[in-house]
Formats: sequence, C-alpha cells, structure tokens
Amino acid sequence: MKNRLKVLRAERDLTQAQLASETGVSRQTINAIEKGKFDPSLPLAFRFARLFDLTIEEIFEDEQEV
Amino acid sequence: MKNRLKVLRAERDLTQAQLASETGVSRQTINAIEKGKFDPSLPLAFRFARLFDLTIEEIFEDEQEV
DNA sequence: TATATTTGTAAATGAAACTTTACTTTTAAT
DNA sequence: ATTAAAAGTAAAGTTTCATTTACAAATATA
Repeated sequence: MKNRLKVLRAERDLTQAQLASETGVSRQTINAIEKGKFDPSLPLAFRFARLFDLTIEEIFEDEQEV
Repeated sequence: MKNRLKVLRAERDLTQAQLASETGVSRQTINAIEKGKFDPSLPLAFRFARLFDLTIEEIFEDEQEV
C-alpha cells in the first residue's frame, strides 16, 4: 500500500520524529510505514487522517492486493 | 472503533461467512470485528470499503483513542 | 418440534504491527 | 570540512490481527 506521508510531512515541515510523537508511535514505525515495510493499523491511519485533515483514502492508496 | 458492518451486511443480505469469503478472511474474523474484539488491518478495511462502495470513514468510526 | 443455518465464542497458533535499543548513512548548516 | 540533525536499518521482543478447529447458542424454516 502506497502512502503520501513523506510529502505531507514535508508540506508541514515535520520530521519523522515529530510525526511519530504527534501520532503516538515510535519514529521507526513512521520510517517503516513511509518505506513500505508495513501498513499502519486502522486506528493509526485514522490518526494520520485527523492530523493532516484528510481522509484515509487521500493518504493511502490501496493496490487491491487481495 | 465502531463499525457498521452488521448493518451493511443486513442491507445486502449477506451472512458473515459470505462477507468473509468476499474479503478473503475467515468467518471468525468478521465476527470478531463486528463484535468489537479487534479492528481490521488497513488493507482489510479497504476491501470492505471497495465491496460496499463506501469510504473507510463511512464504515468505521474512530473514537480518538490516542 | 425437529432440523438446518447462522452467529457467538474459545483455545492454540501464526503473521503482522509496533516497541526499544543501538548503530550507520544521508542531508543540512556552519 | 566539521558537526548536528534527520533518516535509514537491524535484531529481539511484545501486542494485535487473523487463522484453524471445534463446539454451543441463537435464529430461521420445514
């Protein structure tokens, strides 16, 4: 699943560490999600959406893998 | 996190087993999500959204738990 | 009321998300 | 060219999502 976190972060001048602390996860978790190592949980996806004032669909692009 | 899966299923006359098979998970997973035992993964949430032709936000209601 | 279907639940297991610690590489600013 | 900050990565561990098997309870239908 692709995501626009890196761009959204850049637009708001946030570091991975800042985004991590604002969403209550570790910096490594943010890095792993940005690098496509794994997908966030649904609750974490909602926290990203709330923080950036976007829908989940505007942040994450599903690639219908099933 | 609340969800409207049970109602959406009822509207389309689907059993838990049918919804499970259409989204590629077990019946027990559907049951557990409906009963609030746990939240679906983000990819599974996208599959529900695609199947019901709704956004994730229209199916799942976040209760800002963090 | 008997029977079939659906739903609820539980235990054990596996897979994926996420953590902590720690270190290296890259980028930006002196 | 140094230095500091940010990003990348890795290993080991915990928690959460999801599986299989199995059975009980509820709902529908004959």
